[in-house]
Amino acid sequence: MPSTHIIPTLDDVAKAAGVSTATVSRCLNTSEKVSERSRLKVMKAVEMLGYTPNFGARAMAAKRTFTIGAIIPTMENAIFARGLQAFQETLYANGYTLLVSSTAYRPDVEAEQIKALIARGADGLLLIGYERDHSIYKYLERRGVPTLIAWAFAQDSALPTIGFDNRASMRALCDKVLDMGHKKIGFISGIIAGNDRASERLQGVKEGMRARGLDPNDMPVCESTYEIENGANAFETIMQGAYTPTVVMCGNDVLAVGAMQRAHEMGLKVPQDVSITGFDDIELARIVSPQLTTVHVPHREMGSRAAEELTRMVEHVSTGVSCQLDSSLRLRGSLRVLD
Amino acid sequence: MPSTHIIPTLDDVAKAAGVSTATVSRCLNTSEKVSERSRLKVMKAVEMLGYTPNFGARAMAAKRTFTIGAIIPTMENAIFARGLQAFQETLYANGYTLLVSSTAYRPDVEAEQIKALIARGADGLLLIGYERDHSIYKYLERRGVPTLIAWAFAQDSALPTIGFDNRASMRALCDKVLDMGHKKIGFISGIIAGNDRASERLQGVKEGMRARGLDPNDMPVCESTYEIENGANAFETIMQGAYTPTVVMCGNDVLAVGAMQRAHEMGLKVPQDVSITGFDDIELARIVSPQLTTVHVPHREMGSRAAEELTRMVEHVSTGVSCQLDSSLRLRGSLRVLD
DNA sequence: TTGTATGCGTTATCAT
DNA sequence: ATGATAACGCATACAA
Repeated sequence: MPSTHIIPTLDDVAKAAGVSTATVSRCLNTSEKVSERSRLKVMKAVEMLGYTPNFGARAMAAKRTFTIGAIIPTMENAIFARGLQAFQETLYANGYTLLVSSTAYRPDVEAEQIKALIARGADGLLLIGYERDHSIYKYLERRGVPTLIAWAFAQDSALPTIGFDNRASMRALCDKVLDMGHKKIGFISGIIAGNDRASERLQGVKEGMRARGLDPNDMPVCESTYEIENGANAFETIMQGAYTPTVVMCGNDVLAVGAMQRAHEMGLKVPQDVSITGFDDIELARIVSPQLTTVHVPHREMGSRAAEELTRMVEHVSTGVSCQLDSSLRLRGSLRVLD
Repeated sequence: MPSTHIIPTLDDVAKAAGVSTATVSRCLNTSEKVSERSRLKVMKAVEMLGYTPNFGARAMAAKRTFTIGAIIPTMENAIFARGLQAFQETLYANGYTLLVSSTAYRPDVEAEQIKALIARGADGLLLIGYERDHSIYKYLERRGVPTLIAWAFAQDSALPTIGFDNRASMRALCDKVLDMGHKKIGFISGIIAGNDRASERLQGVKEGMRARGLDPNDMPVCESTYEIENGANAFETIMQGAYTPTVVMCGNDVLAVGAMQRAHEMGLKVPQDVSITGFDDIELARIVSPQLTTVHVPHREMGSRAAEELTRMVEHVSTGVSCQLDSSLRLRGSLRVLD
């Protein structure tokens, strides 16, 4: 391999342009403070040498990176991908760059990623959900890194949140299900440990049952990772139990689609033999047949609002204000009225 | 807001532990070169102060970041998400961190992101597809950043590639379609400009037609961004034209699913009235009904192999060797034999 | 408008 | 095994 590569520095550019490094730096950052003549010379040198500023050095000198970090559970779920896309677009429009990493739903990995992004000089952070070890909040606080929590809303959170009320949303869907005459519900939940969204959703259903005098303890609940195949297995487990529900509510659309698939394979017709509901309203929900009854969440809006607010926080124009978004029911073919 | 935050540095840790900065640094990097006693003192101080190394400073001093950058067109397509997940897992196992950014299929944004990642000290880069401006390759070459190209395979590429032959894969599917008696094909393509995968796939179909004495110019081709809704619109456009195909082949599964939806809405039965094929074999392909005939691509394998090879390149044990993976046909209900 | 000089937090070289 | 110190590349306060 080529023994050494010429990586041009500010100094090289300055020499080539016949000016000082300060002028080059000014030219690249606050170009209005530089004469047109110098600017041209510098730009030519930059072009010629293929110069790119060293980010680490810049961050160290300026204590500012115009970088925002986001840490999400997984890229494989469309809801994060979509919200993040909007987040990134809005950030970009405001002059910021987004750095993303994912945790595979592992709290220890998340803690690590938070430190990694902060070490990289992220000016602000976006996290998903509010449930995490207290030491992390302490760390964030001490470093003074503006942090916003999305995909969840909570009045009393230590950090500002932007999102919707997972419990109330699922409760609303549950109320509807009960309105339609269902009395025996089965529930397929995401893994609850460390995931406030999953846990809130389950609570929402239990709440709804209690309100109608039904005992939540009767309800078969199956925890599963958010994968189609696992949703399918969970569905089978539930349907083969002694307690046969007339409706299986799922923690998200991915699980619900898995349930629908398995129902089909088991020879059960949806919604004639069993109703199924989801949560999130991802594209998938309208692609399966029958279409999936679910809770619609404004992912894109959440993403762009989060970007706006986080930008304000980073620029010290806001200390972080929470924002609750509305979710809404999407009643489709997978849920039917019980005769 | 709190006027200032205490961000502990190596120096603070050294003071607190009563050792020199050198010892702290060694302790954090090559801990075997430090006495057990010092190590304990240092670790305690690190813990107490909540110290996180400054990445920029470290990169500048060590000229090494253990960071790999990946630039993909979009996070919203499952094929990238999936392959990248595997890429990231393998990287992580090898002690590297992944930084991801997306371009929304815009070449100018890609160029920018490449520079951004390099400025951030990425030890290596993963890019999608080989079609890009020559100046970018020159820049990469000059900086000496190990770069690997994935999602495409090309013998004569300037950079090592890992992937499959998009043209041959689509050609194989086209051959199959023609074998089944179809003679009138419509094609929904992704946007071809700047996207070698899209263009190769279209070429594959044209090649297949020519081989059977059919004129590719007769084939209606509709370009569309990779979105379900746009695939649907493209399908409608094609079917309403004078030339009514018996099969509509699509540049990827997302477009194909859009086509299937619109077919349904138009009262056309798949595959009785019209056959539809996709490309990629994402989960969606087995969720729609009828299930989608498509080309299966080993995304996860591609991701992890890319990680292995790129790691080798970064560590100078390889100068980059290309690797061709096999794709295979998945014949499912959406394609039927023409009577 | 421009240049000079200093500091940012880390690693690595060289002594000890 | 440990400590002192010189880079690393950039932004900025200050001087001119």
